[in-house]
Amino acid sequence: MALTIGEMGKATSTKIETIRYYEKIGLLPKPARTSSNYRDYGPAELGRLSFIRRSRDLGFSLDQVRALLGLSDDKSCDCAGIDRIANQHLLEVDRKIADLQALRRELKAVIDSCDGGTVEECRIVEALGPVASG
Amino acid sequence: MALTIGEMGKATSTKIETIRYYEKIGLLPKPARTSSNYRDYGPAELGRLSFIRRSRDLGFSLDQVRALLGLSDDKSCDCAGIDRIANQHLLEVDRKIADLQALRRELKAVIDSCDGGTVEECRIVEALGPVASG
DNA sequence: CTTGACCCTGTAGTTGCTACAGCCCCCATA
DNA sequence: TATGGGGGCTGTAGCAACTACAGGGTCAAG
Repeated sequence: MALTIGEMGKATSTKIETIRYYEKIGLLPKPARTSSNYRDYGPAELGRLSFIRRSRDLGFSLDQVRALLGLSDDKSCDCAGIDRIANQHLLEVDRKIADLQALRRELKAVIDSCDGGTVEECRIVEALGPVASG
Repeated sequence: MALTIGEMGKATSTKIETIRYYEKIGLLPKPARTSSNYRDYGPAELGRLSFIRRSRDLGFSLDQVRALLGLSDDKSCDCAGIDRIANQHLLEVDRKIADLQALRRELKAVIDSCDGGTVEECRIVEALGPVASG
């Protein structure tokens, strides 16, 4: 059961260039090649790529993915390390949400302050540029 | 009242390199120079930089900032264009928050499924890599 | 035998900065 | 006058995580 890079891409909704990029940075191993130098993947590589993509979809950075892959390779270790990375990432996500919500409130206030009219009177512009010419 | 680039940076909490970068990409005009070729800023530039930084803090992209600056230069135009950009950005922020909240839910479910034990049995690993060696 | 879809390598672009390297300049102090 | 520290200058390279070419080779169908 061999897969071309295009089939790997379709199976995981990944662009070909991205797969080659993962190979280049060492997230995916260098695969076997056909006689015409095409990449030749097996199910293990497909699994690994699925893992990477799913992790990326959940917002893990490539460095975190690398760590997860390293930890998940060692089946007999306990999974505290994996848990730690995942929970740390959850905290980051929470922080990001909170930051965006704060930003949203501020942005909304700026927008709501504007009643229309000319740019001269626009409160948005005023709110953005605190220092007038003077 | 002339300012050096360092004073501009302090006044707006902006690194010197960032100010030069804004100049390079045309967000800030090329300033006057002193006899020893130092950048020589006035209050108008300080205002413009403040505007840029405040907009960036509110999450506008540099392209959006560029558009806002263009619109706000024309004081007699009505401010509908500015309103449009700001509201469009608000929508983007809302979308980002919703995306992150969905991601958070999924991540939490993955984490909660894990009871500890070895990596072999770890549900997080299982949830991340749907395709086993088959 | 040609057409079109696929694959190859390598490089440059994206966004918004940040970090040098290697230089110049200015002011104060010894 | 030397010299030391803190600015400033240009230009280039790096970060994340891809994406988009350019300029080729390969393969299956008609």
